[in-house]
Formats: sequence, structure tokens, C-alpha cells
Amino acid sequence: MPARLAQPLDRLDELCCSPLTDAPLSPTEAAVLAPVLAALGDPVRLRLLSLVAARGEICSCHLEKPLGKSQPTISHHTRVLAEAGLIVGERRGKWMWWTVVPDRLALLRRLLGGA
Amino acid sequence: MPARLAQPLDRLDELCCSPLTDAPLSPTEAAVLAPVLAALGDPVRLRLLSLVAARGEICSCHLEKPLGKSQPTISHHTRVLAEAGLIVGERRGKWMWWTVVPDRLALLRRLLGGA
DNA sequence: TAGTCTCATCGACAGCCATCAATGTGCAGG
DNA sequence: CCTGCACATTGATGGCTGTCGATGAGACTA
Repeated sequence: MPARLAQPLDRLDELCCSPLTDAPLSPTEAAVLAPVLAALGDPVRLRLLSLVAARGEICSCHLEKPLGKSQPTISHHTRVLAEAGLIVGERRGKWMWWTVVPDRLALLRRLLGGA
Repeated sequence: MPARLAQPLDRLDELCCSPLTDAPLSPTEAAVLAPVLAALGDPVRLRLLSLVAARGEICSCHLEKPLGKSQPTISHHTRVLAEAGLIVGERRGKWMWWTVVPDRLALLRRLLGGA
């Protein structure tokens, strides 16, 4: 099983092209979107994502200290964000480099009623 | 204790005026913002919010059937969304009417890097 | 090949959460 | 008052989640 995942969320881009404020969400749309927002519903993951976004790309080993969490915990949170499609990881030698997926953030902005 | 709450989140509007993609979030900002996003991280609450937004305002008794949940569960979810500051409730006679708070959605859009 | 470094996974634990039946609270009409 | 209705709260339960120590899987170096 590879480190790159995010399987059941691939249909997310096709779903939900209209803002949440326009029409009621279907159960299917909600079931796909909720995990993405739930991934952002943790303070450690929010800070982690902002670190990745601010640095452009960042190695896992540079997250442990600023977040004040153990290595397994960091690995857990990067996995959750990756499964939500919010970040992607690329292996370079011994290091794992993470980058944000701007499209996913834009999709959430659209969901929240952006023009 | 009144039905209107959202106490610890009142400082939210002062905090976090810059997008998540610009600079790393402080632990305090993350601790305030994460519960708001966590409130959206549930499919039932996402659909509930979209129902409120689409109708403009809606009574609690009109949420039970379309969401397919029991009355206590609906009450629980409206409470969570209200504590997150995403909706507000107003009592009219026997009924409770809910409305969205557009500022909170706009704040989240800004957080997600919107222009 | 052995050693070391980075990261992923496993196992376990504590705490939180969604759900609903039962009950309580407040409002309106008779 | 008393009854009925809308909603809130309580208590219980099953499942999920954040956390970390221990261990495993790759990757580089000597």
C-alpha cells in the first residue's frame, strides 16, 4: 500500500460545485465533504497545514518541534490531511516533503458561499 | 442559562484576520478556529446548515424529517452549530427559528486563503 | 553488511462524540 | 389549572480519535 492515498475522495471535485448557501446538500455530498472539514477541525492539523502552506513545502522532521508533538502523532496528522486531499507528500531520499493542494482549499471556499 | 450562547468564540473575529496560507497560525488562533471547523465536520450538521441557509430561516421541527434524525439529535446539532457561531436561534412562541451568521462563513473563507 | 536516520505502523489508553429513549421545561389554548 | 405541543436536557451506549511508546520498513553511508 503506497503512501499516496485519498481514494474515496476523488469524486469530491465532481460533487459540490454549488455553495452551501444556495441549495441543501445531498446526503452523499455531505458524506464526502464532512471528512475534509473534519480534517481541519483539529488545532494541531490547522497549524500543521499553515506551516506547510507558509513554507511552500516542508519536511516531516521540521514539523515535530514547532508543533510540540511526537513523531508518530505528526505522522498520524499528515496522514489525515493527505487522506482529505488537503496536502500531498513526496518522498525524497529519507525525507518526506509535504505540499498543500490549493484546489481543495478553493473548493472549500466555494462551498462556504464564496463568489 | 439562555439558549443563545457562543461565549468563548467571541474573540474569534478579532483573531485570524490573515489567511492560513500566509503565515503559520499561533496555537491560540488554532485553538479558537478548530472547533468552528470541527462543527462543520459532520455530515448531519453540514446538511442542517445548508437547510438553514437555503431556507433563510427554518424551524427546528422542520429539520427532523429531512435529516432523518431524532428530535434530541437535532437539538444537539443545532446547539453545536450555535456554539460555533455559525447559526443563531430565536424563540417565537413554541418554535425555535434558526438563521445563518454570514460573517462566520466569510471569516472561514478568508482563513482558507480567499482573496 | 552493519549502522543510522527518517518515517510508517501497531497496540494501548483516555477522552470525546453521535445517537436515542426517557424526562424535564416552557409556551399556548381551553 | 390542565392538556398538548415544541424544544432542551439527562443518562447510557457504542464508536471514533488524539496521543505516545515500541516496533517495523526503507534509504543512505561507511
